[in-house]
Amino acid sequence: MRYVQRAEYGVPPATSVDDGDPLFVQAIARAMQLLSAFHDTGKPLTLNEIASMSGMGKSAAQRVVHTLRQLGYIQRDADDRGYVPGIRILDHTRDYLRLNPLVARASPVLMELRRTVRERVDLSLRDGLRLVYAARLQSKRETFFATLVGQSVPIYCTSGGRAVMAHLSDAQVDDIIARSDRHEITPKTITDPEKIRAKVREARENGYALALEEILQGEIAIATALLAPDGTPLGAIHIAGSLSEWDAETYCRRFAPLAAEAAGALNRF
Amino acid sequence: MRYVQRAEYGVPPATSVDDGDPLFVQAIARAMQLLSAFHDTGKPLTLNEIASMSGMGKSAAQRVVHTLRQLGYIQRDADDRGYVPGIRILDHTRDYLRLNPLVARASPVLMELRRTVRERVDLSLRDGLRLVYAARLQSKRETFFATLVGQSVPIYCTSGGRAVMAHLSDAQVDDIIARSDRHEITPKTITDPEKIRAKVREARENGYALALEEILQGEIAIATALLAPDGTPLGAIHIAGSLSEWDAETYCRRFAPLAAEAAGALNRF
DNA sequence: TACAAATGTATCGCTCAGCGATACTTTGCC
DNA sequence: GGCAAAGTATCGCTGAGCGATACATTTGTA
Repeated sequence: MRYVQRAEYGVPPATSVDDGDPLFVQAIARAMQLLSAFHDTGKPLTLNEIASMSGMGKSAAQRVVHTLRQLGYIQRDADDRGYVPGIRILDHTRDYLRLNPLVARASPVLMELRRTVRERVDLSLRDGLRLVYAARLQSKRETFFATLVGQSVPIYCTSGGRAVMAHLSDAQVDDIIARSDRHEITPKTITDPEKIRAKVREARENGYALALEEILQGEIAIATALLAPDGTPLGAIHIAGSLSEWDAETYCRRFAPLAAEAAGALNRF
Repeated sequence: MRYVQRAEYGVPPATSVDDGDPLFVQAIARAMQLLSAFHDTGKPLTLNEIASMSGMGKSAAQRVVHTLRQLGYIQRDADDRGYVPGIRILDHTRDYLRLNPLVARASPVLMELRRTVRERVDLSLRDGLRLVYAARLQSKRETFFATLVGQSVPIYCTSGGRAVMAHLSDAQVDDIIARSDRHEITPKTITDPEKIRAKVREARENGYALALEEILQGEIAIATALLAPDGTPLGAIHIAGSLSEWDAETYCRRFAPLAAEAAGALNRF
């Protein structure tokens, strides 16, 4: 019940962390919980804000912040007005990316794909009900970049998500749909369970998934799933472009084979 | 004395964390210390390995691993042969990048710079004796990519490091030199204190710093510092290319003004 | 197929790490 | 100059988490 973690699109159920678990170290959960307070803010936080946002008393927040600061996981803001996450976090980012075999192997494949398609290419990894971006090779014209490592999107309404669901059982798909907090991110977002299932079936038939403006106005994206040796979908490769330059049919005809090829190169192993 | 953290190029002194500090929460330090065990490995770790590498007993490691797993900061390896960092780490990566004003503002500037120079462009941030990469826009031909967010290099022997040192006092520079673990990463790495000081003076005069093959054979890199409003250097912008295509003089003449311009755009604020 | 080595899992009583309440100091803003 | 809110410091009590140890399960090898 305590130590609920949230994020942009629903970080998974750290919720039901059983307090009766004798191996569970509460203090660690608090530290992570506290760091997660930054998920919901766009500006530095004061100690009291941190305390209330992470649901602990001022004393506890004080101790945890103090400790995390010593270790470099929290810093004072540039002009000393509040706390922000510390640079030491990036050390662990590196470890994660390095030690994830999919990410490690994906690099050259993504580069090659990016070179041929000349659109934005993403690699995302599944985590419960969402996909987390692990790499992004942006397209030339995109001015707003965002290496946004760590950004996440829901499974139920994205090309990558449907590519993943295409490799799950119907029961698992239904489960994802049921547990997802479905809402219209854009007017085009598909939230109706039956329509989602239809899109998944479509993805199964085609071998790739398509999403039109469901996350971002004007964006078209196709994706193919990345699979573990046993067939479990682990994530997806996305190719995202602009509807001002492409119509859906041309886009698919042109890029679907390339996406499939790239995913194939990563899957056989 | 306990809870020393290490990384590729010397993560700073979490070493001298005073155990007498009444606000210091040991359990949190252990968790971070344990996660840092992955800094020194290229493969998944077993519980015992984690225990010994992070200098704690098996029981402690068990509890901490258990807790971090519940929370998603550690996972089992894909084929269940050991532990690896968990995807939840990326949520905090995102927070760090988002809430760092320099990184947030840098995106369009770096993109623009990358577009004009067509070489690899990096943004690095200072952390003690090292620079940590926060963004990398790779050059076209680089096959081995590596969004390597979180990779770090020493200050004393890199273009970015010297750009940073150029904006520090002589005393501070000497301090960095003294505390750095200087060794020849390549045969060309400059490790002699006096020569390093000379390179820093050179950087002060030129307004940019240059490094030739000091980290990687065949690599040429120039960098300009990113400054806080009060003049403190916070990091650097790098432009890295290959000596098979450029000689140093041409490279500087061509790219130094562009690097300076980009840094200037970020510094005035 | 059986053995050995190593990995992950579970249990338990003791004790000091860390809890929360509270009070003090500093900073910034009318 | 005064008030509000931020950060810092102190302290005694107690149960969270400590480490030792024993059990179970997997893996590699003879």
